[in-house]
Amino acid sequence: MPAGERSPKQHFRSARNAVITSLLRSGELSRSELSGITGVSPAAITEVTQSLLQQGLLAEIPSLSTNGRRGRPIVNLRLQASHAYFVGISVGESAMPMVITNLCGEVVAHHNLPTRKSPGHLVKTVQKALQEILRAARIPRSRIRGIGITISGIVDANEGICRYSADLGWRDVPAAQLIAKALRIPVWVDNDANTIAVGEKFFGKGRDIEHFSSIMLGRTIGSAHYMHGKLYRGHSDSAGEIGHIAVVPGGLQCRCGRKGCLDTVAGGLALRNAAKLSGFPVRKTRELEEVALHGNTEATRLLQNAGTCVGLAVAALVHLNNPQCILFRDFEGFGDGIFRTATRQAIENNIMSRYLGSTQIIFNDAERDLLPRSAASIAAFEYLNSL
Amino acid sequence: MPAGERSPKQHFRSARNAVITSLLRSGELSRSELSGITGVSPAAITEVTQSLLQQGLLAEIPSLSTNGRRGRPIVNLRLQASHAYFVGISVGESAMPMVITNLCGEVVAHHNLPTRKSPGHLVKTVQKALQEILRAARIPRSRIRGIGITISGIVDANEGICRYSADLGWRDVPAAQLIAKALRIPVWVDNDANTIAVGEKFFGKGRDIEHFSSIMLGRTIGSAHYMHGKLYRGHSDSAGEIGHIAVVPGGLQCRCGRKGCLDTVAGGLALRNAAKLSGFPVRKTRELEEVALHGNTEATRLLQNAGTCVGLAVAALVHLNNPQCILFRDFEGFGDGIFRTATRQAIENNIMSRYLGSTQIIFNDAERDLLPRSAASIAAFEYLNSL
DNA sequence: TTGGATTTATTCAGTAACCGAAACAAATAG
DNA sequence: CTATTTGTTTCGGTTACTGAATAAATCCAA
Repeated sequence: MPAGERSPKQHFRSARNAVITSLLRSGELSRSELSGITGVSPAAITEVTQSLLQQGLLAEIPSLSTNGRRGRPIVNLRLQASHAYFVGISVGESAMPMVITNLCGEVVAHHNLPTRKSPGHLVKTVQKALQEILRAARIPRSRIRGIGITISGIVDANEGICRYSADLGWRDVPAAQLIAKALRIPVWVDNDANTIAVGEKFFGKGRDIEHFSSIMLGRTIGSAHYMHGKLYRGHSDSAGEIGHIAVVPGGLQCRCGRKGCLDTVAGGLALRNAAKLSGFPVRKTRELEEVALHGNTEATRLLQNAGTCVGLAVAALVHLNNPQCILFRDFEGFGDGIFRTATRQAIENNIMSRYLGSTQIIFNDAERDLLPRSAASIAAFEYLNSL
Repeated sequence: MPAGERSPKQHFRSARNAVITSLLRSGELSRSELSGITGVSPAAITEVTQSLLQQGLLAEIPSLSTNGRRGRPIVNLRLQASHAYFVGISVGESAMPMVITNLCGEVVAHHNLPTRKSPGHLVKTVQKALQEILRAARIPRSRIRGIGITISGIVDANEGICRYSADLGWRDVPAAQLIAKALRIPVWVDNDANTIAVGEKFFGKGRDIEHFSSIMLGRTIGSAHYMHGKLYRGHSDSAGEIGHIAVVPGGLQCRCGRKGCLDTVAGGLALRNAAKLSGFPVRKTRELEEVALHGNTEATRLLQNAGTCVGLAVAALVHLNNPQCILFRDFEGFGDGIFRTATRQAIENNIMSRYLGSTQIIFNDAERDLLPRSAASIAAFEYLNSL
C-alpha cells in the first residue's frame, strides 16, 4: 500500500456473481444488505436480482413481521433451492455413491451405483440410476444442470480426463466426454482432494475463508489449496500432493516409486498394512485407535508416528503458504484419538509462534455422502459461474 | 471444463493493463501484434494506445525499413522509459544501496546511503541523496512516481510498517508513512524475499510465468510465490517462510526460537558459524566452497548437507504448490559448486517423476543492485497498475 | 389523522470500456 | 496503375455498471 492514497474502488468481477456468493454464504439477505456487503450500487443490485428472479434462481421472502422497525419493510431474498439440481458421483472407492443436490448444496437423493469399473459400464449405470432417481424424487430432468465426478487418481480436470487411477485400472479415460455425450448434461471431473476442497468452499467451513488448505485423510493423503478465494491447481494440475512429501529418509516403498512418502506412514492403507505386519490385523483404521486405547503400544506408536509425520508436513505447508485455516477431513475414522492429538501437537510444535494465533486447525469427520456431495458442488459452482 | 461447451471469452481485467504488461514483456510491439497477444479488439487497442501516447507513457517507433513486406508498414510501440522513474532502496544489509530505475526497470543511477540505522536518519539521508542523484542525472523530480523499500525482517506491506527487524533493531516502524510524508512521493515497503520475487516478475525470469516460487539464498533463506500471475502473501502476510521449516529434528537453535530450522543448516550466517566452529573461519560463504574444493571434507559435508536440506524443503514446496519454476537467487556466492549440485540433486531425488519434466529449477547469482532494483520495481508495478 | 421521518427499493440518465464491422491508409507485386 | 495485403482508425452498439432523484412502505408525533 502506498502511504497516503485513496483506496481504489473494489470492483467485483461481476455484480451477479457477488450476489450469488453472498446469498450462498448468508442464506437470506435483503437487497440493501446485498448492496452493503458486495459494495455494488443499489441500482445494480435491483437490476441483477430482477433478472435472477425472472430466471427463477431467486425467491423473495416478504418479511411477515415488521418487528417494530420503521421505514419500508425489508424483502429478503434467497436462492431458490429447487431451481437447479446437480448430480455428484464418487468413483474409485469400494462403493460408488451418487447423490442429487439442490442449488444450495443439500442432498435430496442418494443412490449406490453397482461397482462395475469399466468406463462403459459406468456410463450405463449412471444413466439408468439417474432416470430412476429423478422419477422417484419427481425432479424434472431439465433441472439437472450439471454432473460432478470425483475420481481418486490423477485427473486432468481441464480436459475431463482421468489420466491414471490405480483403484479403477483406468488410463487416459475421457470420463467427462463419455458421460456428457451419453446424458447430454455438462460434466466435470476432478480428483478427490480437489473435490473435497470445493465442497468445503461450497457448503463447508471454507465458505467465508479466502485462503485455506483442505487435507483429506483417507486410504492415502491428499490436499488442495484455496488461495484468493479460488482453487489453486498448480502449473500442471498437480498441486496438493502432500502425501508424497518425503518424511522418512529411506523409508518404506511408496506406490509412487519413491521411498518414505507421507502416505507410507500415515495413509490409511499403509497403517492397516503396518498393523497386519505387527500381528494385529484390523479391517478399519478406527479399530487401530481402539486397539491402541486398550493398551497395544505398537498400535499407539504407529498412530503417534503417523500423526507426527502429518503434523510435520502440515507445518511445512503453513510456513510456505500461511493459510488462514487447515481443514482436515477424516475418512478413516481416527476420531478424536491418538492420531489427531499427535497431529495437532506436531503442528503446534513445528510452526513459528506467530502462526499459532492466526492459523486455525479444524478436524472434521467425513460424513457419509461427503465425496459425492462435494462432487456435485463442483458442477454447482460451474453452473453458477456460467450465469 | 464441461465436456462440450463454448469457451468463455477470456476477459482481461483491463485492456490498458494488458497492453502495458505485454510491452513490458516484449519490448516493442505493433498495435496489431498487441491485439493478437492480448485478445483485445484492434479498436480498443487504438483507443488505449492513443491515451497512453498522449500521457507520454508510450512512444511510437516508425519502422525504418519495410523489409520487403507488403501492406501498410508497422508502427511499433514501446514504453517510454524516461516517462517515469522509481527509487529503490534496500535497508538492513551492511550496505544500504539505493538506485533509480526507469519505467522499464533499468538502473539509471546508483548510490550508497550511509548506514545510519535509525528511521529518522534514513529519512534524511534518502531525502538528501535523492536530491543529489536527480540533479546529477538530470531527472526532474516530478518524474519520480514512487519509492520501493525492501527490509529484511517482518514487514506489514499493506500498512507499510516494519514490524520487526533484528538487523536494524526496528519494531513497528511506519517506514512508508515516514518517508512518504517527508518526500511527498508514494512509498511501498516489503520484505526481501517478496521484493526479489517482484523483481523476477518485472525484469527477471518470472516475466512470462504464471506460477513460480522465488528463493533467496542469503544470510537466511526466504521465499515467495507468484500464483495466477500475482504475488501470494498468505493470510497474515507470512507466506514463504521456507527458512523456518524444520528439517533437522532437535537441531541447532534458530533465531525464531525453535530448533533445526532450514536456516540453521543452510543460511549463509549459519554456514559461516559452523565453519568457524569447525576450525576454519571464513569471511564469505564463497570461501567455504573454495575450501571444500581444496579438499576440506568438513566444508564439503557442510555444503552438501545444506544443499540437501534446501533440496528437501524445495521438494516439499514442489509437491504442495506445483510451480512451473523455482528461481533461486544466490546472494552468498555459492556459485556453481557443491551446494548447488547437492541442492539440485536433492530436489530431483525427492520429487515424483511427473514433476521432473514440468518443473524448471533455475539458479542465478544475485547481481550487485538486485535488491534495490527489485524494490524499485515494486513501485513501478504499483504505478502502472494505478494507470 | 395527517404530515414528517426513516428506511428500502426502483427508475432514469449517464459513463467507461469494451466489441464487430466497415472504412480507410499505406505500402508492394505484378 | 491496379489489385492485394496488411495495419490502423472510425463508427455504432452493447454491457455493466454508478449517482441522484424518486417511489414505496412503514412508524411516530403533534
